[in-house]
Amino acid sequence: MRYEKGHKDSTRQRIIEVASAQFRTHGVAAAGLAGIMTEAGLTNGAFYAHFSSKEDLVQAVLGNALGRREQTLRAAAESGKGLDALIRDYLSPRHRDDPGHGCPTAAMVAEIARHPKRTRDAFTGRIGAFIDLIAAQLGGSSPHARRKPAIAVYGLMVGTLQLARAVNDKSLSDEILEGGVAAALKLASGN
Amino acid sequence: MRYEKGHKDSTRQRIIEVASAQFRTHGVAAAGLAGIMTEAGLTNGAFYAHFSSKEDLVQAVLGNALGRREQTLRAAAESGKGLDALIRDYLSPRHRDDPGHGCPTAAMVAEIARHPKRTRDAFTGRIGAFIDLIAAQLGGSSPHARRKPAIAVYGLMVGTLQLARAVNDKSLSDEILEGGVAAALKLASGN
DNA sequence: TGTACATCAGTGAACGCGCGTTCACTGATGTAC
DNA sequence: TGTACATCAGTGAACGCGCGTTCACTGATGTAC
Repeated sequence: MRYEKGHKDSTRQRIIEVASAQFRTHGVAAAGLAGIMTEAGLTNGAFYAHFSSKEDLVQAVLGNALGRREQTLRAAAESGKGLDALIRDYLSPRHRDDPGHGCPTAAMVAEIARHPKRTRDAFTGRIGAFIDLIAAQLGGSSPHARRKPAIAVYGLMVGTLQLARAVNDKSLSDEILEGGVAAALKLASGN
Repeated sequence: MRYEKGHKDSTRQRIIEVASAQFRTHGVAAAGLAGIMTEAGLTNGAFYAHFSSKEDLVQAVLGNALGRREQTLRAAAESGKGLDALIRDYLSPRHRDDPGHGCPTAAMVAEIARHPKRTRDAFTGRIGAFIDLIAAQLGGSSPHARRKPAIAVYGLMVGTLQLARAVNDKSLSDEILEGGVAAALKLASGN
């Protein structure tokens, strides 16, 4: 073949990663296929050799981005990095100011809610695993009883990060991040 | 005049309300002006007699919807309804299932973060008042010290509502709402 | 070994469509003289 | 009182544009005989 083995897979992966950053930066609707393909070093016609539709790409991006995030979280948990560090990292100015490399949930959750069933399935499947991973790091009660606090910590992080991003006043935005960190640590500590 | 006094104002208001519901239901980008004008009982050309651009409408919608929400919150506070009832109401299946009449922040915050400065200004101005209103209902410390917990309660409500809407599994969605309520009540009670 | 054909990732022009926006026009009413 | 003109909310067709998607084609390599 004129392309080495695995070439098509790596091209597909490159498209997914470019799209992933653009979706998080500009939103799914506002990120056009032509722009994504150009940034991936291809022309727009090649898109359909890799995906059946834009919606198909959205599903691949969700699986990839959330899966990667999950891995990071799992690695952090195993290295004993702790939930506190994760919270501080999530609600940091750095994360707020770089949505393109940040949490896909915070960037895309509202849009996903309006996408077709298949796309929401891709999201739903991953989010359960997320909750379990946070739950495992919470102290206290039984694994099952930890799920709800874990959900709350996640919801709090997602919501405050979005508020901090939307607000047009640096000191208010910083205050939002700080309020979020304090409350998330409180919820995580279980008292 | 061929139209009674105040006619144009009420038409403008009708456009704002139709747009407000459509923006929250479908997102700002996905809600087209032609559809909004048709639902308002007008043709698309009339739009520019009321607004200078779609962005101008977005700003008017934000001011209107957040202002109204603020009034509701203020009225609830004065009638002694309590923050607990507000939290339960916000994180209810009813609110989750009817975004068109629900919280504009939860529906639009991620999109607003990507809009021009003017639009983000319209949002920023209102959000501060919101925080103060929640803060006023929190027990405990000084008004200033209550701001951060108030931010966290708001962020938690916005984030968990969005998660509950995006997830495609009724029992997980209900669990998310319940987790959010429990944590928000905990944060609001201050211990 | 040489020739004909198959494979397939990628090209690039074109498709119809809905978008936000513009604009010449309508028609009912008000005002000027 | 009657006529001419001004006002202005709304109409509806048209504009250019970028979108997702399609498709005939390219050209380098592999396989068949």
